[in-house]
Amino acid sequence: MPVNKPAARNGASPRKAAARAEQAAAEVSRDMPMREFSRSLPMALMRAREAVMRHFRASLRNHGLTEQQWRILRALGGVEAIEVTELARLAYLLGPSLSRILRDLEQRGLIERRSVKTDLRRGLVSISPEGLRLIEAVAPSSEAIYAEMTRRYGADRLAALHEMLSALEASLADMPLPGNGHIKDEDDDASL
Amino acid sequence: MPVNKPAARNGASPRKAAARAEQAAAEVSRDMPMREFSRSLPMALMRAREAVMRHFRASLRNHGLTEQQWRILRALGGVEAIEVTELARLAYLLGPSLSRILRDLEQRGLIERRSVKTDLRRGLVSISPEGLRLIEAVAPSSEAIYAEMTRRYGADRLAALHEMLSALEASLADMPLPGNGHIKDEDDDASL
DNA sequence: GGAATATGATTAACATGTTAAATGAAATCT
DNA sequence: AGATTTCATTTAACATGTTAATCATATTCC
Repeated sequence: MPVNKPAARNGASPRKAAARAEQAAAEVSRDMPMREFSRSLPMALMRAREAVMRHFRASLRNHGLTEQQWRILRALGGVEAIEVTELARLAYLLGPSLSRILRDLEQRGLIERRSVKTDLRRGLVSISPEGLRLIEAVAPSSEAIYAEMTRRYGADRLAALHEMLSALEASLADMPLPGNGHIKDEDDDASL
Repeated sequence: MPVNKPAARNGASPRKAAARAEQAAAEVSRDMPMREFSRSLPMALMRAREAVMRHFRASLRNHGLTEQQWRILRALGGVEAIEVTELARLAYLLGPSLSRILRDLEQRGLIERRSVKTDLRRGLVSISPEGLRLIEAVAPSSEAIYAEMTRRYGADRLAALHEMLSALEASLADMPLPGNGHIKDEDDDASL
């Protein structure tokens, strides 16, 4: 499969008409303006995650669950009841996604909802008996997959990976975000 | 495999107004049917990836690009032209997503398309001069972010992480997927 | 050569990610 | 108290992930 060839292509350009002339200002473009694509950290993390999730998806699908729905049920399985915001943090979901999924899970009878008496804004979510049974049905195969992965990769190596991922998170936690440099013609704030 | 029934309905439920903290604190109380939630490998990978991507998103957004669009442009920046299927593999996108994004990028004039003469089914994609200019505009800040991340996490540690992620992928590459066994849902548990 | 089949790409349909805005309720200020 | 502000959650709108179906072209088999 030769297609991926990030090497510089030399001057023998195949007669591209007016198009190629315009990149004359900065001709180094095609010669690796950035790091090699395969060394992108987000890519590496994504590929690793997909390599893992792939094995769980089939199992979850057989039980009518998506990955996110499973994350929610699993998180609910560990608590008596939990507020929506806390659940979003635990299951690592954004509010809007969580709202939609909770609506669906409630209609399916897998969770139950009420609201905090002292603050009607806050919603409390808990898992239903049906939801618990579903967890019990899914957990064994999920655990088996995990065990096989650990066996293949090595428990020590897996622990080390977890540590390095946590450390990465920690390293970037207080790194300043690119200060929202607005685009042009966006009158910033004449009145505030 | 007994897991957890709806037990221990926390008998001493106070109804005081200031009991907000106690409700939120009732998190890790049930006995878990599975591994601790925070030790989930997919979660750890997702969190790490998000910690990284967070910093790039703002920069890309300022240039009107999403993460996936940027992946495509970057991949195209390294080749003369590429078939759609190969591009999907490089940018790690599924066909349908790629189709939609290519349609959009073409309308924006950032890419160009034609088809293979000897096989009209195959589409060839290449970056346009405008696309190249956009890459040049985005690359510096992207590289700066990368450099700062490397400085914080450590270049050696980063290389080690890349290696471990690749090894994980390799370890799971030939692991058999859960062979689409049963889809039944009312036959294994009679407890309803 | 033409029907059957395979392949590359797209479209369809639905679930989620993502940001912005809206809604409803509590806290705060005057 | 009434207006304003803050907060928790949801809705809206659009982009993408994901699987299935479709479409057009290629290949194979008869």
